[in-house]
Amino acid sequence: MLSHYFNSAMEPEPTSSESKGINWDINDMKLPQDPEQTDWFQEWPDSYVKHIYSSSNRNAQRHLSGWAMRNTNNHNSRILKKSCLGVLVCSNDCTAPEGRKVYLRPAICDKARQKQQSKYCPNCSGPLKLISCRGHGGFPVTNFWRHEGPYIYFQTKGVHDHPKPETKLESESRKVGHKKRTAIVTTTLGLKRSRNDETLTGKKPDQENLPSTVVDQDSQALLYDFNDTDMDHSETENTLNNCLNNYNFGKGSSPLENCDPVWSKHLSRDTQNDSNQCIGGEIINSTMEFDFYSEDQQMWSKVFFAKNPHAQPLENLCWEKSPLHSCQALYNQQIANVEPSIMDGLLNFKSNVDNVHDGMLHVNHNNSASTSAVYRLCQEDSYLLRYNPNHFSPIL
DNA sequence: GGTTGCGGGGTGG
DNA sequence: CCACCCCGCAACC
Ligand SMILES: [Zn+2]
Ligand SMILES: [Zn+2]
Repeated sequence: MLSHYFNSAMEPEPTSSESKGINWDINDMKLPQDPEQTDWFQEWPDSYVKHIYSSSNRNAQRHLSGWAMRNTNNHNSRILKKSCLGVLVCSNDCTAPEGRKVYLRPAICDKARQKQQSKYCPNCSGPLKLISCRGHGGFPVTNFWRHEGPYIYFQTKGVHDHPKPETKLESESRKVGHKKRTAIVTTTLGLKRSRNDETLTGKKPDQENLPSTVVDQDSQALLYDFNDTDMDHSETENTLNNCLNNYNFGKGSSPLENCDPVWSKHLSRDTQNDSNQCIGGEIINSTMEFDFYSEDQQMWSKVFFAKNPHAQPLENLCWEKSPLHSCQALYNQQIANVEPSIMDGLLNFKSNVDNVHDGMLHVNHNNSASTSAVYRLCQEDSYLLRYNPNHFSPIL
C-alpha cells in the first residue's frame, strides 16, 4: 500500500506501530507500552492493519473513520468494536459528470438506514442499493479501539470489498445543503458562476447538490482535528503528512520529485525542488478538513501560506457565514502570483466569529498580515478548514 | 432528527 | 469460549 510505504518512509523513526503490528493484538493483556512514536491518524484504514494513536488525538478519541462503522456489541467494555456498513450506491449504476459515481454514506442508525434505502439517487433518481461489507470472511470488516494509558490502540480486521462511501462531513454537508437548498462544496466540479449569487440567494438548482453526493474516489474528504491542546506540532505535522500520504499518492501519479520545498519537507526527506506539482496534483484532488488550534497555527501558516516562496498571501479572502455557524473562506481567483490550484481552499468555521457582517466576513490582508488574520480568527475557537484543491465552492 | 457508546439478550459453531 | 446479530436506552449533537 502506497500510504503505508510513504508513512514508513517519512516517519522520523524507521519503526512504526504498523511495522511492529505483528507483535501485538488488540486482545493482548499487555500491549506495547513504549512505541517509538504514535501513528498518524488514518481515515481509511483497510486490511489487517494496526495503529497506536496518541490518546490526545481527537480523531482517535472519537473513533472516527471514513468508512461507515457502527458500534457492535462484543460484550467487552474495554474494547470497542465497530463493523462496517458498506456503501449506498445507485442501483442504476449511473455516472455523474466527470465519471463520478454515487457512493452515499450509510446511516449508522438502523432505522435511519432503512429509511435511507427508500430514497432515491441524487443523480438519476433511481433506487438506491446498499452494498454491505463482506470483507472479513463474508462478514463486515471490523474495527477495534482500545484506550490504554497514553495510547489508543486500533486494529482492523478484513479488507473492504466495496467503494469508499462519502465521508461523514460530506454526508452532513449534502443533507444540510439539500435542506437549505444552498450550494454544496465539490471537489472536482468547477464553479462556473458567481459565488455571491449562490451565497446571497441561498439557492442553487438541485443539480448542483450532486457534487458532494457523487463521490470521486480520489476526492474523499478528510476530517482531521488539530484542535487538540495536547497535540504538539510534530503530531500536527504528522497528520498533515498523513493527508498528503493518503491523497497525494493515491494514484501513484505525483512523484515526490515534483514537490515544492515546503511540501516536500513533509513528503520526503531527501527529494526537493521548487516545483508545485504536488500541490497542483493529487493533493488537490482531496478535500480536507482540519480543526486547528492556535498552537498549530504556525504549522498551518507554514503549510498553507508559506508553501511557496513565490506565493503571495491571500487577498480579499471572503468569509461567509453559513446558517450553521459555518464560515467559508472563498478563494479569490484574482490573487496574484498564487497558483489557484495551490491556494484554493475553504475555511469552514465551526462556531462563532465576531466580525461577520451581513453574513459575510471579509478578511483583507497583505503579506505580513495574512498569518495574523488567521491567528485572530483561529483564536476565537477551533475551525474547520476545508482545503479544496481544484475549485472553490461554498460548503453549505 | 441523527450519532455514539453501552449492554442485555439471542443464535450458532 | 468465540463470532455474529438484534434490540433499546441514554447522552450528545
Ligand atoms: Zn443514479
Ligand atoms: Zn466495509
